Amino acid sequence: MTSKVRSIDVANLAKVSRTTVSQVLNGVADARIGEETRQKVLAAARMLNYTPNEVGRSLVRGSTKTVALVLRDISLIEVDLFLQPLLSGIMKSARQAGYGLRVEGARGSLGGDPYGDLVASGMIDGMIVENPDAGDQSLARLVNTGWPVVQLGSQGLPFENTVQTDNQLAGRVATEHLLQLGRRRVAHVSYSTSEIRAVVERKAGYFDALKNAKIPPEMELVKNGDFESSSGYAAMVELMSAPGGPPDAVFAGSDAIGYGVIAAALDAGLRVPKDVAVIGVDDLRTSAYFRPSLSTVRIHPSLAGSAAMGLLIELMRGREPQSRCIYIASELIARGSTLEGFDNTPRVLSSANS
Amino acid sequence: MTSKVRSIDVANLAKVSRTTVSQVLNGVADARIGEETRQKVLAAARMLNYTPNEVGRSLVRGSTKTVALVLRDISLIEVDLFLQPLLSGIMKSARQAGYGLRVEGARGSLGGDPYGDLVASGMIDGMIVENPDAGDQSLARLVNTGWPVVQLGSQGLPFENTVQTDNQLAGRVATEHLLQLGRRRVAHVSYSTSEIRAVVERKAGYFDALKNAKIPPEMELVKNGDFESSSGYAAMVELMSAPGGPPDAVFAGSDAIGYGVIAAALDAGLRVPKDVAVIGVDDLRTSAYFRPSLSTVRIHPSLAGSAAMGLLIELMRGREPQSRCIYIASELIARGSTLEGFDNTPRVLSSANS
DNA sequence: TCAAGGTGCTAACACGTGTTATCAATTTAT
DNA sequence: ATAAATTGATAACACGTGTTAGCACCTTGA
Repeated sequence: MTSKVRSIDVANLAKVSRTTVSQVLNGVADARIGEETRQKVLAAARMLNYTPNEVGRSLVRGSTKTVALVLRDISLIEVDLFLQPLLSGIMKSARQAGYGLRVEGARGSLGGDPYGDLVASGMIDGMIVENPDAGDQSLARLVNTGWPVVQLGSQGLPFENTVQTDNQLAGRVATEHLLQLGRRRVAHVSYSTSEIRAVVERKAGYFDALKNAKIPPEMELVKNGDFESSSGYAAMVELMSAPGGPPDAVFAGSDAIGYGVIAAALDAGLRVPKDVAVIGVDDLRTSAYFRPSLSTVRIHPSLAGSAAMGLLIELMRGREPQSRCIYIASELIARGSTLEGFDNTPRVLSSANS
Repeated sequence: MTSKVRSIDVANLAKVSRTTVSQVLNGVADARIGEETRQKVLAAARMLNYTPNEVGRSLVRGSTKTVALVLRDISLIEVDLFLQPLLSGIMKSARQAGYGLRVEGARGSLGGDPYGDLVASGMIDGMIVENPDAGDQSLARLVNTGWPVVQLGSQGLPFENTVQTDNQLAGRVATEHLLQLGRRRVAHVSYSTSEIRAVVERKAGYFDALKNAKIPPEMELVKNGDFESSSGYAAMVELMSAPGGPPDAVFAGSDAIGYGVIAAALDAGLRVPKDVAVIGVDDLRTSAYFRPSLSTVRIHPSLAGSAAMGLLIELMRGREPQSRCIYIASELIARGSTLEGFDNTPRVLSSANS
């Protein structure tokens, strides 16, 4: 119980060789083993409560049955609300396929080649990289080797494997929704200033929509926030005293930004959506319970997670995947922050019991 | 670059033995090695871009420098909003101390002894268990062996190491806050029906407060929800048609529940906090941006995570920790959902730049 | 000159496992 | 009756690393 049980202990108890133990317990197909000794081994293993040491196993097999989720910046774990459903999707698929999960951070590694070192360490069989920095040389080198890597969000490399939503489309759809409501002064607040592709693409979609509607963009109506709602709040405060007057609608780059924008508008006495309509991107679980409930473009991060894991498994098995670039469809969820008189009542009321 | 580099390759290039390579690269203190050969080895290692294989290393060393975060139920990852800040705290402390992190699930393991098997597999040096099921035999056995385990939330075992908040106190403080506002019909909606200790303790604190105020508890005002806001919404709908009339205050067992409760109240035309005051527990990042902003008891899950990791590190090093039971102080955060005329404006406005 | 002690390095073992090549015993085919 | 084939089990190797014991050489002291 307390001391470690090794396969040699099982072998000794069953009075067979360690080889036999290994073959029985792993169910080796072409192993010639008598039924009698097979039962002896199984009995001994059960009696000693034997569980194989995965480290030894990994060493000889050259594979750890473990995958890494590499986060661009672990200090963002707390604030990036997109991560939790993502992790959920990855975990579910990974477990189902018998893979374990490590959480790693890309930045802050000592060496200059964090991705290469992670692979060389032999701890993982594959990795999922969340929102890679565009132009990351370490990652680019690794992707070129063909080693199993799936990126959440493109880096623009020729041989990359990605799972992504069409962020430009999402940005356009969100903005078009505001325009269809008759709004003409539509502002945008992004969720990051850094070079994250999703940020840039959503913004591009915003400009696309304006262009299609033949509305000249005003740079005073475009602000950059960060991962926290507070930045959305601050941006909205600035927008309300914009040169041409306050906007009549805001496309928030994320739901978290949307929360801040709405809060600022309400605090200033504006009515949402009557005076200002607001839409976000994400559809966090909490968004339906804001009042007004937050309109948004749902991007299914949980689904993206399981799709990424599915693709990665194909790659690790050495198969050519059906597609190296999976798009997750997004959908417009119109709620009270854009639709006047929206009925907030949840459609399905899970019954609570006393 | 593409093929694996082993320490023997470094040895060959530097024309020394593998032993020397190991000693140089690990900076063994009492190894007697000439400065000249030391430089040769370092140069060779750098030239080949050598990174030690952690699996081989782990095997011989008997330790993986990896810790597991064991989640009670991985299907709750998506809905339990407490997990993200917790993970953040754990990750930060773990990285700082040079430990990696695996995410595991307690349920759904094939064997009947998931915790024991995880240890026997040799993949981890210690584990943090989140909200263990009370009376889990597998975990109880492991804790008794003295193996490094830190629980987030007590299981009531004699030798357990825990990090927890005083949930009963939190429940009492929250309820007392409502009572001090003059409310007399105070309802409670818990965030789970299962036997999670935190749920039971917060509820006990609620009853404590009522008792101290000499208010007879009404069981019609006590509902059980789950991790999702929808259950809070449903519970509030029921409460509004309670026998003795709707409550004038609700103590929600979690912020997520609080969101649902407030939404239901507003949708029914009630004013918050004038007609119904609502307070939660957690202080999620989004809570300050609800309108009305959610009063709550902040329990610092991020801090709990890093404290748990700190304690675990002490245990793994074989030291006797200063305390085997760390309490994280909670604090009442009164906001607009309980205080009329509360100024919602965030105190620190992080400036957004265009 | 010879023992004693220090310096620089390495052969050999250990960690726990999966797998291949091989051997002995038994059965089948000729 | 003998060769050939099959069955049942294992010795030996491999995976990549850290560490101990020990060897050869050189310096020091008397």
